Amino acid sequence: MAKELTPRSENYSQWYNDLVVKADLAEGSAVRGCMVIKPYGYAIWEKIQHELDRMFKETGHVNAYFPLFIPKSFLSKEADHVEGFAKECAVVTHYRLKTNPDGSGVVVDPDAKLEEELIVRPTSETIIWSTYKNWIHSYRDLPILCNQWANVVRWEMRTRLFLRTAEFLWQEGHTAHATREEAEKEAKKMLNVYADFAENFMAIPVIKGVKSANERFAGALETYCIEALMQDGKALQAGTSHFLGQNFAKAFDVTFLNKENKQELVWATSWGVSTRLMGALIMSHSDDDGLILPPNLAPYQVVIVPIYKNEEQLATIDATVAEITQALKAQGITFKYDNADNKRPGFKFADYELKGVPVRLAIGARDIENGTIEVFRRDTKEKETVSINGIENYVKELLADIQKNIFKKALDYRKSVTRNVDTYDEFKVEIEKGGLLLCHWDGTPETEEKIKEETKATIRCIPLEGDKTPGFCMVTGKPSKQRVVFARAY
RNA sequence: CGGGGUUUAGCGCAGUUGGUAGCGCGCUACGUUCGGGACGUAGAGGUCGCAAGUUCGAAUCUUGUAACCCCGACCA
Repeated sequence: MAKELTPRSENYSQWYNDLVVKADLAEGSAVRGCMVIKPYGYAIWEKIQHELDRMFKETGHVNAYFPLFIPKSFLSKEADHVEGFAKECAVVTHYRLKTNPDGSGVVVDPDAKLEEELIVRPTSETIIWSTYKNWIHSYRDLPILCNQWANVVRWEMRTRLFLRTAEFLWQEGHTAHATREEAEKEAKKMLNVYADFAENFMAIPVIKGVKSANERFAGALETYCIEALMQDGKALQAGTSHFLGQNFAKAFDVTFLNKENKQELVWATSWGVSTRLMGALIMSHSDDDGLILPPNLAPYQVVIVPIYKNEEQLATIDATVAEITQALKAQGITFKYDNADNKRPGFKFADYELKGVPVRLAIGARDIENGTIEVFRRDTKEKETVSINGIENYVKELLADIQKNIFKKALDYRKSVTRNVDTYDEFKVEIEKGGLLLCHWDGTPETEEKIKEETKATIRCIPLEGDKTPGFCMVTGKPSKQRVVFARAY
């Protein structure tokens, strides 16, 4: 019983921290605020990358890579953008170390000061738009639809594994368009890609929406987002897509000649998701026994555990398992056969539950005799014994069912904690209970700010879909076009 | 950057009135086990965060300092 987690009911954030570490996803590092993503955690991230990358390619995007370092002067070109990121930038000032005169270790060589200091990218709009300036001359050069997979650094005060780290991995798409309409369409298109991915691969229901001015990306005209709800009733922004207008084109003087031979400023978007998705994944589905992974993202969908008393029995089981794994493979099912003899079956059961493997097959001498195998599904913890014959089809259907079931469970939970609230008094009571509150708001930053100060709740988004009935702001009584989503957030 | 806490073996912790360090887990070897987190036996493993000071003697007392964690303000 060495690996028990703190129960969620006792301390949700402790449960999260325990789980990340004990399921071997990630751990802290020697560098404050930075994490080591361990092989099992990274395998999940790789699956996320793989699927998203495929979706980006399908929507016409290509990958490229831009530098980690950004000249300090670039960052200051777009006023809102600087404002948003200046407070959390790591800065490179020197390019050389030398042996400490007193002989102890190394020190920064004061003679190696950089002419212009370099910022470690907190995001890449500036370096990319300074580059696009050279790529774009004519409407024939547009659109540019680039994505990059990269790391970025934002010097955060308080960090948590995956949810907020000083360095994190992400993808950032940066596109350039000839018209406003096309850029807006692109931003919305990518929002839909993210929503599709979240729901169909991560099994996390999300609300598509628009950010209020307060929550908007620094430098954007409009920020679209997908908002997810965690099990503890707090919301988490899972992805964003920005319509940047011509702000960066202005800042970096990126123009093109249109068909009428006139100079025009280029229209831009950017969009990204990060390793924060790992946090969303963990907090959406898992339970007190460990991780629950959607089959579509599990590093291996099935684990097979042999139960044997001696070498002879193991040899027989190995032979049967070889047939089973071949059949699984033919169905495109990923698996791990754990016949390591230094752990007992009970330990393996608990360990793979902790790691969230969707399906476990256990097979022993008794099963061999009966032509059966024990099937365990992680999401409901149901166990049954079925015939080995046709097991690959059984497992395939089971995996599909698990994928569907955990999405439904998350959706049902969200529905159960989403409600309309019409008065501010009621709001103050309800927000303490967590969940999503749909309320009327007068659309002003002042009102949002007041609510945030008094209740710690923010507008997560103005939903794009759903009820659009107008009403009156719960705080000021002024007219409101539609209900917006309030919640406390990560 | 405020408020609180921690720092002793890989991890989690104990260490009394100051006397030179221990427990659990893990680890190594061998054996018995193996259908829900096995057990026995024998081992390995520590500049007690760092630096001064008090003392015959400091994990323990004093001062300074650093790192980390939690709670707030800021953020994906």
